[in-house]
Amino acid sequence: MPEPFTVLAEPARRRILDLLLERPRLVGEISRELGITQPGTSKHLRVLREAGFVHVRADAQRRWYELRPAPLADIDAWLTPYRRLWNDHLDLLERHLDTMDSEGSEESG
Amino acid sequence: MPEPFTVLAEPARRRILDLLLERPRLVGEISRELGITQPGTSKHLRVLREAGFVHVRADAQRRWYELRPAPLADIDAWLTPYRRLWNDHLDLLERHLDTMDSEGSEESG
DNA sequence: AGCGCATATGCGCGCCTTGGTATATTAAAG
DNA sequence: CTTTAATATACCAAGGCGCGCATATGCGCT
Repeated sequence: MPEPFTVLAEPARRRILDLLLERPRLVGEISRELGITQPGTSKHLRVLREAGFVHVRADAQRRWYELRPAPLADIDAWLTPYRRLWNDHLDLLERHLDTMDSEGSEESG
Repeated sequence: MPEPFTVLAEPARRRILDLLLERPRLVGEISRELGITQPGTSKHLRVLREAGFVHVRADAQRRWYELRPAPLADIDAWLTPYRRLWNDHLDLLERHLDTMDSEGSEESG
């Protein structure tokens, strides 16, 4: 089970997610949109599925692939502690840190 | 110039970012923390630097590596259209979308 | 039952990346 | 100027990944 970031490292897979953001799609449709072979598409979809990015719904021999939020939400969560870097790069924080310099606040997790 | 996601696909590089989130660090320190060789560390740092994740400040023969927000903010931005998938998976939203206006009010440049 | 469509899987190749070791570079110190 | 510390680069071997091609599977249609 590859990690979310590894999965997203592939441009083709990100493009698939983009397509699925609009609506669920069939393999053939995705394949045509991306301009890659059907087996190639299936393999990318497999990776996405095994990592929980997409979910398949069977309809006869068709496979409807649809987006799944969990792994993306994971990445969103991973970003959380970093977000302050660009959300608030206020000097306020700097002086705040200075004030609590000698304070022992254990906050980790 | 590799893409952000490719850079983050490496666990070691994510660990480096975690370390740099606390404070700027020297190569040797990072190397010791990660338990990998110094050249290996330098190579990861190079990738991170070329992708804009980190910035180097020279101090004699020392190199202080510090975090840079841009690429992470890019990823954050990339996530934006997907965020509705888990922020509001309410049916409410569907009808609400038309009149929706709820956004935090902050200035960022 | 046989055919054709939609999709998945297996195999082999080539590339890119990683990790390690050895070495180059720059700066401080004696 | 030589030595030592800190870091970067070169080189090499190994592994993982994506790609294309061939093939297997499942299902509907006639």
